[in-house]
Amino acid sequence: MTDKNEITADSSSDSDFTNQWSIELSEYLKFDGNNEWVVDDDPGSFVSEHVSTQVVYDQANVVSDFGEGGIHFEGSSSTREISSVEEKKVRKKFSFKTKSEVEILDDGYKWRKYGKKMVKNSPNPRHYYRCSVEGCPVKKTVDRDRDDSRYVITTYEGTHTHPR
DNA sequence: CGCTTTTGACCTGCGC
DNA sequence: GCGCAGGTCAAAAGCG
Repeated sequence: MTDKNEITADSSSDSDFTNQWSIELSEYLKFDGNNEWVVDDDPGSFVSEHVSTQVVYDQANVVSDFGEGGIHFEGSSSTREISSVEEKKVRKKFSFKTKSEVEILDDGYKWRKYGKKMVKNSPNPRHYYRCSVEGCPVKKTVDRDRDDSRYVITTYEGTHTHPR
C-alpha cells in the first residue's frame, strides 16, 4: 500500500456530510490492470452498505458492467480520482462522477427516460432513467455537478439481472 | 409500427 | 396540518 494503493483508504465515519460529500478514497474499488476496475472488498457488503462510490473519469465513453463479482469498466479513460460517498439513506446505489459534456453515457445497457426534475440547489435538471429490459429493477439518475457543471454524476441503483 | 422521449401532474416523505 | 422537494407515472408526440 504505497504508490499503487492510493485508492485504498479507510471508510469514513458517518459524520456530518450535510451538504458536502466526504472526499475519501474508496476501499471498495480497486484499480486492476489498465482499464479494469474490480471490487476490492466484499461486493456483497458493498451493495448492502449505505455507501456510494464516486469515481471521476475524464472520458465520456465508459462502459460499466455490474456483475456479481465486481464492477468492470472498459474504455480509454484515465482515472482522476476515486472517492467514497456516504449517503444518509440506506440504499444500494453507486454514484459515478464523470467528466463529460453529455449526460447520456453509453454503458452497454439500454435505458428509458422516465422523468426529469429540477434540483433545487442546482441550475441543471436531473434525469431519471430506468432499464428498458423488463424484470430489471435498475434505475439510473443523471445530473450535473452543482459545483462543476462539466462533471456528470451518474447514480446507479440496483443490479442488472440480464446479460449485456 | 414499436418504442423512446417529453412534459406536466400526481404521490409521498419530511420539515416546520 | 401545510408546504416544499424529490421521485414516479402517464398520455401524447416524435423518430427509426
